[in-house]
Amino acid sequence: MVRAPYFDKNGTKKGAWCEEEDKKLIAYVQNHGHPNWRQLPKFAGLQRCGKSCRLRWMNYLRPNLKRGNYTPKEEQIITDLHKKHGNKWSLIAESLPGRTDNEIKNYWHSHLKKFQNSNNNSSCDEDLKSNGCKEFEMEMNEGHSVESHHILESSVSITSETSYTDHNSPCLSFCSSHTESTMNLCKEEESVASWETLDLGFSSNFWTEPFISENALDEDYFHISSYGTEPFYLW
DNA sequence: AAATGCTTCAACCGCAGCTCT
DNA sequence: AAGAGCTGCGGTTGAAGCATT
Repeated sequence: MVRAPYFDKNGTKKGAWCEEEDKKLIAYVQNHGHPNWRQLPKFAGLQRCGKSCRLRWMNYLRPNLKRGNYTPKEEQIITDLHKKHGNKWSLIAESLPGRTDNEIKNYWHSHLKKFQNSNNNSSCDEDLKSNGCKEFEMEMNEGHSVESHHILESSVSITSETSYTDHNSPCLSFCSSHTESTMNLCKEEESVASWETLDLGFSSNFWTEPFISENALDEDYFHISSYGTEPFYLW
């Protein structure tokens, strides 16, 4: 479901990432972080542009990303925050730890958007039911409309002060304790607990240091789980 | 079984905004 | 203050997989 790999006129690779590229990117970010995406591919031995590397890392490779199945509560949050903020996907993503703006955007367009403008549409009801939204079923049994779907007993009500972010998550606690020395790895993944176990080992000459070989990839920190069907790295 | 249409999602592009000099 | 460089965001696209005919 991805674009076929190809090289543009500048010799930059585009399209789907292969396992080898992922390994290189992970190894490099593990060892050096990513203070400069633009320079990163050069030092990491990738024929990609910095943007592509950043996107790949942020949306697919960084630790503690959740994938697949959105819970009814997550759907609720997305729906509510979208009502409140519109297409501010990054803002919405802040309230859903482990979800990326891109993923939320995709999910919105493929799953939730269709419910926005359809009020008591019966096919909509069926979709929600079939998606296993128990709260929805309960509510419908009580004679509520789809429009009221977002006001669930189990859901968190949205106010301007409300954040869905789990402030007790290891993610954030690590973030707050993380020091400058990690060179602002990034806003989110730096906060992931698994990073705590890593000695990132930044050196002062890090950006002048040439690409570290693939062998630098430390298999102890992650392994690839069935690449292709479940292209996820377990840290 | 084959053809066609639809859905999903990874990845691309352009632009806005921020930082640095 | 202005310009360059970089990052991050949001819209869009392309193609695999799935469903339907």
